[in-house]
Amino acid sequence: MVGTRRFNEDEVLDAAVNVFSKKGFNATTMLDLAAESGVQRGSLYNAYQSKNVLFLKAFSHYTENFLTFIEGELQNPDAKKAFNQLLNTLVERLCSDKDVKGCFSTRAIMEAAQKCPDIHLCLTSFLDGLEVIMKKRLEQAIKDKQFSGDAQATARYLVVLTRGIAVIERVYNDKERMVEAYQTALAYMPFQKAS
Amino acid sequence: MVGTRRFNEDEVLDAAVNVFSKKGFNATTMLDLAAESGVQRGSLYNAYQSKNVLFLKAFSHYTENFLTFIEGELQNPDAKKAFNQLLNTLVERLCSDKDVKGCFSTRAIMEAAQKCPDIHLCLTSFLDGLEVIMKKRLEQAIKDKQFSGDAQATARYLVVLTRGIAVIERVYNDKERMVEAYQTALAYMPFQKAS
DNA sequence: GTCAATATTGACAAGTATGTCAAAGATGAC
DNA sequence: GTCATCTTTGACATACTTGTCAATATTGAC
Repeated sequence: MVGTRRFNEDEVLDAAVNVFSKKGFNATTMLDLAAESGVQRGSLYNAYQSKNVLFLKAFSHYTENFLTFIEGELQNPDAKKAFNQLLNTLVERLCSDKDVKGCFSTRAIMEAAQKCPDIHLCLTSFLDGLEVIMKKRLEQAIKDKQFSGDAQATARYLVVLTRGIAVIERVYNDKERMVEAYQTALAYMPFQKAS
Repeated sequence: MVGTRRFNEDEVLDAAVNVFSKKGFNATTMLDLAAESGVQRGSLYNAYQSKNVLFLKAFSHYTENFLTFIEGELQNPDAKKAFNQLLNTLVERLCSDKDVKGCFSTRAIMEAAQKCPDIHLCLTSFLDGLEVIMKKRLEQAIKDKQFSGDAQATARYLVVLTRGIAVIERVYNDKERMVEAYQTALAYMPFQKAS
């Protein structure tokens, strides 16, 4: 290929994920994205056609390894500990930045899902993926006699819970409150001690 | 008072709540608000100074009777049924409009909370109020030996849950899914039959 | 009915964001 | 080294949004 792209796409997409997480979809402008990535606005328009497309790429970039990462977090043979670990990590990620950030996917859901069918599809697939992974872990827990609820319904419920936590972060930005929320949820779930 | 305002403020605020719910905070322009309310943009600027102020008024208008309404929904002497009723009503409200709407407060949280201290305060107070009402009902349930959890922690957890449901509405717009979520949550909570 | 006070209206200015494009620059294949 | 091909760059046009303001209209008090 001649006339090779000069910017590093990974860096641009990382920057995009950052800006979108911090400012939300609507408030983020191509200028912001150019500034954060160090790539001129014109180049971004050349490489991606619009903010929507750039967002889609950024989203793919963001979720690329995310679901396998989630799966990894659920490896603990004790089911309750596994979910505790997962939720803890999610909260940590949400609070890791010193300048308040926010959840990339949840912000996108609230602002961009309705705007573009492609984005909507992306977000649905992501939540579906999250649900499937948690469902599988719950099914395993049922087999291991560590859980006595409905795997499907509970997985969906947990997806809802994670979204709720992301919203709470926006208002209170209080890690303790988020931890309390998921721990209360886990305490109520019908887990049994590993036999 | 001379030179009386000619538009009906309630109608304007109702319209504002509608637009903000549908389009979200950032995507809503003063022009949208003028169009939906039938009041000229200039008049809106005269009456309110900015979108932020108009939003604050709209938010007060929205929440004015909301918390007492919530309290009313929790009147059922059977605690579990009371919360079931409340959550069901919230879901119904979320899905009541034929053109997809969205949760006014949750959208505001995601988009406007960080933007303006006044708005942030509004939203915190609202969630705090929600929490207090649910906490009180749970304390009553504990007295009635209908609930055996921690009232404070559970109330906070339920606030998180309602936010999560509002997010899910944006993606799936599926009432069944939202009902399933809160029913799973309620099923896991340590309610006891009324004695 | 007059008048002071306020609301309404449309026009204006300024700022911001988008998207396009031609010119210039860089690159790999040959 | 040449060249076709793609990228980069900055400028440009367009559109949108905000906020202001002077002119006009309306109102209630007197």
